Amino acid sequence: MEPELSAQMEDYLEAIENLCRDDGVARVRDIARRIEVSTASVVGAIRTLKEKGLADQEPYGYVRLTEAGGRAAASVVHRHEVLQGFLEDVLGLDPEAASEDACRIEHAVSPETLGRLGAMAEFLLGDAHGDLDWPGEFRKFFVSRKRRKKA
Amino acid sequence: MEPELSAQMEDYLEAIENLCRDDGVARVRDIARRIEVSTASVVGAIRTLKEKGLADQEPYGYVRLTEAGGRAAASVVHRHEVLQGFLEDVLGLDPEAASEDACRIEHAVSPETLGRLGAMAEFLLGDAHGDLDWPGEFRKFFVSRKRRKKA
DNA sequence: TCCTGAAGTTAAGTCAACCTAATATTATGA
DNA sequence: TCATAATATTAGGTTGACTTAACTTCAGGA
Repeated sequence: MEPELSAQMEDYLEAIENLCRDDGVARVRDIARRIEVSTASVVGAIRTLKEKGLADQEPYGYVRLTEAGGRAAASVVHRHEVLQGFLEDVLGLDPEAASEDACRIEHAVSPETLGRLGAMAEFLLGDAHGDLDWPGEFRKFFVSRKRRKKA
Repeated sequence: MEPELSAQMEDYLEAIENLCRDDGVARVRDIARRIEVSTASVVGAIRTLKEKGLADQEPYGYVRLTEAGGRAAASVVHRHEVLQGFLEDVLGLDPEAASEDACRIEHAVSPETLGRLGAMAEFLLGDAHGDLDWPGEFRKFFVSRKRRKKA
């Protein structure tokens, strides 16, 4: 059903989805800026997304996702959000770094692992575990561990 | 200093390193089997590793890593081990799945995130946190959460 | 010794993803 | 309205990673 997509195609889908959400529409130019490729590359990518039935575009017009494209994009965005949440809230990375890492890991992580990472965040940040202050405890541990390693 | 390596080149380094460790030597044929590519691909990859000063090989002979190649390989292996440990011992994935995920994520994870994942495993599996039985507690939570979601 | 099969190599081509430069279309403000 | 700037597209080329098929080299047994 859902076709296998390369990391690159997933990036294009994600960019289109996010632009549509933020700006209402997705222009070739803006997609290129987000992904940091040339507009020619975007045009090429859109052609293959069209062939796969994931995107639509009238000549010289805006890019839109099809039903299937929207579903695929939602999957990528979901992976990104779970990962970013985990990296930021559980591991304590700053948002910038968390987003960059999420951008790369989102193409590599399995559904199983993603699900467990999400569950772990829920567990540690919620109140299911008793009275453990996770972010605080871990931060303390992490800092003292660093000191320990340096020695 | 250390040159930027593609995920593929990292895979070749890792395979060579592991074969040397397990079998004492690394043959083209065995590298090909590990990575699941043709021997011709391995020959090509070794040529580029040689050009980068990471591998040595006399014609028709065994493949060995140079000093620099060994360092690069160690970095990959280290990433793999930390990730696999985390996925297996903290998230509770079975070893097979953990290894496969580690193989993909190892090329995407930042040093910062890797360090924190390692610290987290240490924290949760060690005895620094009080009396929380992590694997057990998380497993319970994960199972009941699944049931909750299904409903 | 030599011949034969396994292992390594080379040749030639495919494919995906990118690029630059040139061209086409659209949109805008004077 | 129409020149010009901005945007989209096409043409043509590069690179990395892979393939199959043909070839060399090597090592062991009859």
